[in-house]
Amino acid sequence: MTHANRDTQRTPAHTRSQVLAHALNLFTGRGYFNTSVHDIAHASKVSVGSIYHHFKGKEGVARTLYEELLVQMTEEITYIMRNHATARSRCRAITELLFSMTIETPETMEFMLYAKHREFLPDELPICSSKPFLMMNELVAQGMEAGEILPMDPTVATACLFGGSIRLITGYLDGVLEQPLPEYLEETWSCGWRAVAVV
Amino acid sequence: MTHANRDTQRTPAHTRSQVLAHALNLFTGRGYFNTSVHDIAHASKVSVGSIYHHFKGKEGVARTLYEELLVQMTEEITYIMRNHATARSRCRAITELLFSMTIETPETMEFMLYAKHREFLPDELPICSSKPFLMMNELVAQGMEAGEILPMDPTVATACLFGGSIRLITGYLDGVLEQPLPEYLEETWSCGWRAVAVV
DNA sequence: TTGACTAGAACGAACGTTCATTCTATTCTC
DNA sequence: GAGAATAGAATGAACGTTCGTTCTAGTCAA
Repeated sequence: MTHANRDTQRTPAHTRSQVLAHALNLFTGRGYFNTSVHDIAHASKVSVGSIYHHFKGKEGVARTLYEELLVQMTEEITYIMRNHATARSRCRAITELLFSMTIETPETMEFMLYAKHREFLPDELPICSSKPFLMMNELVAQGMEAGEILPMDPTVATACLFGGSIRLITGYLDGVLEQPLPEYLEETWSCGWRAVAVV
Repeated sequence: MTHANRDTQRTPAHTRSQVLAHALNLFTGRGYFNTSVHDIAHASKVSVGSIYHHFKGKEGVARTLYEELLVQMTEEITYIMRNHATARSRCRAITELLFSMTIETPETMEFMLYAKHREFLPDELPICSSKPFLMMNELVAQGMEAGEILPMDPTVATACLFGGSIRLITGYLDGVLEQPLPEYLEETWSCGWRAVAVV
């Protein structure tokens, strides 16, 4: 009888999204290796068999999460690139994006910035070779050609421009910041930009 | 008869150091959860039982590694604090230390900067609350009082000052840098210091 | 009726840990 | 100084558990 599930959605799309949401929660909360497929099934109120039907297994769930996340991030950055003209304005917008994503979807941010993907997704490239990170590099290189950013190795410029923000964000995710994260935005941005800007 | 081990040392100290060295190698190479106690035993040519005798188990090996590493790092920074007077000189020396440690003992650096300790050492504080990191914070705060560093939140200053270096180091450990790491030192330092220095 | 989907019991391999035993070097006794 | 006694160290087979995965039976919509 269908009684037990009368009021819970059982569409494939709903199943997929439930699994992904709870897997993200568990992966970031306890870590990938401290989370079993049975844990995910239990948390998302979905059977183990369903998880294997939709994703090919535990690694498939993680891979799907990772890919969706990179796509989302790429879209956000693409949007910023279209709506801002100067390197300064673009970098500022990206910094704001990183901070606000951290507040709104900390688990997503943690999974992207902080997880060691290569331990459980062996074929994956390191995150800094991924599309959104390459776009940030590219944007900095363009800013350099345009004379907005000091001439130097673009890798160094990108690292220094966003390195402070990323450290503050990981500090926030670790729960070691004294103030709410947004209060650090202005100073962090000033420092990052001052590090590389042509005066 | 002692024949089989005639030419291999079997002192407790030797056993301990063998286990620690090979465990560090395996933990950083494949990750903590992809390394079994039997792997460590096999790699260090020591029995599983010995590992349990000296460390209380797999987690004990990791904890010992982590603690020894923080002690070493604390000593290095203490030494720098004693031998340099200004914040600028001290921060420069720490940046050089981070770079040279990365070249000389990349596994140590990876285990310190890059591993997710809290996944396998549940009681441990996040690395940024550890002694050496707190010392760096303190040093920056002093530099601010002395007027060498722009007045701002010390957490932000520390993050921006060293954030670029740390990102380059993790890039190196991921194998994504085009140039040898030392070639990035000067530019990275310049950016970091420019981000926070009083002009 | 078919085919996509769900369910959860069952499976086998791998893991961390334990333990009874053996080895080795030092200390004690005479 | 020879031999017994002791304690720390080392061994690896065995154990119980957990995990990722598979499998078979069943459900539901079109």
